[in-house]
Amino acid sequence: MTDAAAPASKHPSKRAADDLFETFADMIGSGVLADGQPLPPEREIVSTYGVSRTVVREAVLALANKGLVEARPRFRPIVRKPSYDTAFETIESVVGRLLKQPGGVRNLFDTRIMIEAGLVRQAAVEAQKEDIKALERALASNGEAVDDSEQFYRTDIAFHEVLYHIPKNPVLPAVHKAYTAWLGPHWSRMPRAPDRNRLNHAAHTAIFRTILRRDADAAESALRTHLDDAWAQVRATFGEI
Amino acid sequence: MTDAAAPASKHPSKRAADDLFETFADMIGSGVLADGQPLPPEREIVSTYGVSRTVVREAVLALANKGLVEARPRFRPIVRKPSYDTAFETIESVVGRLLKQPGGVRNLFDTRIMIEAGLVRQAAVEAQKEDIKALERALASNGEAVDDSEQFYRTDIAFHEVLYHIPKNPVLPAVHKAYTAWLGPHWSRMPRAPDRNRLNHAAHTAIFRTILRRDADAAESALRTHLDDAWAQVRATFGEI
DNA sequence: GTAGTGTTTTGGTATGATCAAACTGACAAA
DNA sequence: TTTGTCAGTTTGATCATACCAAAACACTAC
Repeated sequence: MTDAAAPASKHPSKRAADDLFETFADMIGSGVLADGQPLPPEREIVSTYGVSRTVVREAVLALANKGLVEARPRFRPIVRKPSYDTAFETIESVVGRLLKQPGGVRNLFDTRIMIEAGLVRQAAVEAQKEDIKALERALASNGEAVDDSEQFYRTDIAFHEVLYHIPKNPVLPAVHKAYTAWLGPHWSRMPRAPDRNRLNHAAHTAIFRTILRRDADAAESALRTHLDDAWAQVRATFGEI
Repeated sequence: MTDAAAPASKHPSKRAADDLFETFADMIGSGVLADGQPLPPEREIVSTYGVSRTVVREAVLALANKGLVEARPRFRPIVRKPSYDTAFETIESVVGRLLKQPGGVRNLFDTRIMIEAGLVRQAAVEAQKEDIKALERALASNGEAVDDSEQFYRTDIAFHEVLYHIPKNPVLPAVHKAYTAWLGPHWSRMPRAPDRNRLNHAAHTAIFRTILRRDADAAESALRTHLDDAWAQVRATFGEI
């Protein structure tokens, strides 16, 4: 019935390239191949493992596609320790295509609203002193940049990023990075002005205050107001997307 | 100069395989290559695009790694329309490695708690009649399966899945699939018994009732109680992970 | 039409060669 | 010693060819 065989990741599969991929993936995971280190030359791998260059190239390409190595044309592939960051980066091209579909951006943005709503609620409930400090700093930087839209954009992102760090869960900052990388193109080219920046900074301040007050409901409400407004701005710029 | 902002399919990158990849990716995205359709034979692509088989194979492998085609050894690659499902599937191997790190499973599970907490809140606020119906059906199926742990496991997943469908955002069901695929191995082999099933079904019922009452706070609370308990079970089975 | 068989097609792998870009080290200039 | 240049070497990217085995296909036999 279930003809779909489970992904045979351990025992030798039918393709030599897959085995070689596993070999290197394990070496990267176990640290035998350290982060930042280049892979051996293809011809050396050929002689070491007794396979053809075809197989080596396919294995290395697979490593590159999975984000386990960073391959620039003509350069030796550089080992990159796997992380949630790299995991999200590897699906950027596919997600980019999905976002071009009608409603694609809206759908992704809605998940961001949901996530950040949860984050501010959590922040309101259990933010530590240092979290409050970090929010305060990010808010201050954001406030100082209202007249520099470029800088404001960066500090805007940084403020939201603090929220993703509060739960001390390494998955969340990676999610934030993904959002900024994927949704950024729809925001960064949006016309900005000090007036708008001031409004956004005020919204950030409102969120911060609700967290200070430990008022989860108000925090979620303030966050939603802020992001709904941000969406309205994008919508006004790009039209129906 | 006049070619500023030309479509991605035009500018030739340094690697021929990348260009061919883009070509096919665009054809898949635009529907020229329909979902389920096999790719042309490698030798045919060779003659069509005037490149070597090496390039074709690398391009096809890249397509496979990005989830745009499904390639089984010795079979023609089958086109798969890109979706959030496939996007998550392509990072499964990397995520699998990350989960082996200390605390990896816990971190991912925490994000699930956060997501589902948001989902039940949202459900409590804006669930439609048909959503309630769907929850009711899922809950009933779940209840009928308390004596069949295998079936209970499936209906358990199905109940949670309904929550991910309520916001009608296609990203969320894909997230649910990812959670079940990634966290499943840590749950499915856990010893189960009718007693445990009954407790879990009761927890599901409690969640359902809070949604019926439109009580978001209670819904989140019930959901957290349920998932915290689930974690305790896993922890008891696998120890510190 | 169903099962068994033989042929063709096609993916997986190996080998060797070519080209251009990156790398390396020697050497000259500052 | 340090720095910049240049030729020789290494190495990734690509191509062409060949072989094998499995899949797809056509065909025959029951």
